Amino acid sequence: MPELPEVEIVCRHLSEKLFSQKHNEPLKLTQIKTWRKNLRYEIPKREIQRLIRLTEGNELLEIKRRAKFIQFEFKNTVLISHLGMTGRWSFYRGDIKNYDVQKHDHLALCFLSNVWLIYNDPRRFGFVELINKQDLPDYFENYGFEPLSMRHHDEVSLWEMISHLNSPIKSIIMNQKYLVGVGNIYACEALFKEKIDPFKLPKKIKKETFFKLLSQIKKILSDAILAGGSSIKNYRHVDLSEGNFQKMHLVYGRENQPCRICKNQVRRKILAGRSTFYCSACQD
DNA sequence: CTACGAACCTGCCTGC
DNA sequence: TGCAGGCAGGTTCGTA
Repeated sequence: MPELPEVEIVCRHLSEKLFSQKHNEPLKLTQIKTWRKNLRYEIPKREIQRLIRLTEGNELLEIKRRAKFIQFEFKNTVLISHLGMTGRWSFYRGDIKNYDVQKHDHLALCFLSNVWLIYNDPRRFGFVELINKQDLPDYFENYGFEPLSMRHHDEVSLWEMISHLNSPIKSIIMNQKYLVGVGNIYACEALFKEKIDPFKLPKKIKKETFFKLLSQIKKILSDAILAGGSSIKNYRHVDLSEGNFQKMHLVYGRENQPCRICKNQVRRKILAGRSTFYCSACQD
């Protein structure tokens, strides 16, 4: 479900809601409620309870995104949340006893005395983990560049890393160890806009073309953030409203419909196990 | 290395 | 109406 723009929006909304209004007390994690033991992995309930019991160190300081992960930062600890395909966080204010539990609600975290963050995830591909802040670099050691903060020298190093690889360009830009945050939708869209065949190998791609593709990826991700992300099925904002970027998709989900540029039919082929939408006339 | 398929889950849509 | 099959914003594992 959520690629970089969707995760970024969730982080921003969570931050706005939790930090924008002035509280009279520090924003402390005070309770955890679980309706199910595990998501993709077991929910670290005891570790979270240990965090809650701290008199210091259980104050939420910041919410950040890295790759497709949400990081809830405490003094020495980071609660990591990955949304998988269908995960979502939403708010509930009040006594949890009065909360109308929804199907696939798995976990709730309480800040202060009545601000609850509810995690809902039908397919349970998402997960939460608790790690020491000092282990954060190790946790992300196999993750690549953040597209939105890449500088020119990063782009040059990325090209050096990937130009010799014998994998289709789409697999490469979706591979989190090289470039993070790009998933199936935005990979399809960016390759279409740059008129690059998703199956093309790097050795057939000019360096300048690759740099243009990176610029296009940055532009699409930024535009998608501005449009509130892509709501295909499950993705919702923290207030459960929908994004709008799906209306701007040029190829994704448009199999057999006319290409918006040349009117040929948009095709769908499987690449690395994922549906890949493209126009064989425009992209080569 | 790389490629591929399968696995992890649930729900929804299509076609017979 | 029912049921089988295919498909879905992701990641990880095993096998070739």
